[in-house]
Amino acid sequence: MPSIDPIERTLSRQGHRLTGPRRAVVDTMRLLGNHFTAEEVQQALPAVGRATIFRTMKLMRELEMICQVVLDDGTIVYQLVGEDESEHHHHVICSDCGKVAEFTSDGLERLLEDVASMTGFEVGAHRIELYGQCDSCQKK
Amino acid sequence: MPSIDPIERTLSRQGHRLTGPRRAVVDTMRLLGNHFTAEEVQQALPAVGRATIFRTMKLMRELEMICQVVLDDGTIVYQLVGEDESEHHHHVICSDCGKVAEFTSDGLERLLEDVASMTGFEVGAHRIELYGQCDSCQKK
DNA sequence: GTACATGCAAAACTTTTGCAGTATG
DNA sequence: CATACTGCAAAAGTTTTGCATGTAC
Repeated sequence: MPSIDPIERTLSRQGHRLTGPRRAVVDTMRLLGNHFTAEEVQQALPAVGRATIFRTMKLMRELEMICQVVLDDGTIVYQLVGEDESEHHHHVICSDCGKVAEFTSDGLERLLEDVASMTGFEVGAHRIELYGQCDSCQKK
Repeated sequence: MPSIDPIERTLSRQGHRLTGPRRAVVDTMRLLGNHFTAEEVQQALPAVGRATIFRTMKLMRELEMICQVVLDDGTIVYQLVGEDESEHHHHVICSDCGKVAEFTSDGLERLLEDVASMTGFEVGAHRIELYGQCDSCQKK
């Protein structure tokens, strides 16, 4: 039975099997919300072996379904990558609560062009991380 | 004898002692350049105990003298925080030869405004790293 | 002189791997 | 029904801690 779930479909299309543990890990990540640690996923799924959790997360990282971010306190958290848009994006991270928002920007394209002409580099990959306060932490 | 070094001065002013191992760690970080891992620092200083390296790095993290970043491949690297306050700039790094070029851009300000309005975040600090091929590596 | 810092070694974690059994496509 | 995936347990790797000794201030 083919799944309607976008993540499960991608896994399947890339030649990976859709097993119970894998579905459970994906569901749990969604349940945990915006960001989560490997440990949180593991604790939420005591029935699934540790190794499987790490293997699944490694696979998802390789397929760019999740990505890592370092919070100000040094904690490393994971986040599901935008599920509907396959577009290239970056993160704004809230220094207070750790909430991560994604953004894309046309301004970014212009920035890259500026840099290319200033430095003579042909810019390929880039990583941009912005830190600030999210709307709810601003109100506190 | 008071030190002229900005990092050493800050350590001292915050009530921490200026010991040989601490100076060595700071010097090594500068030597290692833009990015370095805990392991690289450790290997460059076989005379200093592992524990001291980790303790020093933890201290520096708490004092916000270094910060962590996750590279695309998942590696966690550290970088020294703003020592040269003269001008705010960022780096373009050549994926082939490791050459680093600096740039500043007005386009960046516009980008930050775009992001603020898209996400509702109030953007404070930011870190931008671009990867690509420098002019000489493009010719190869 | 007195804390604070260090080095060593052991402990506490975290992540990966080997292998035999299981279940997906 | 082949083989990718799983769970377990052991291994490998990383960071922290306890304690006696050393040293910056």
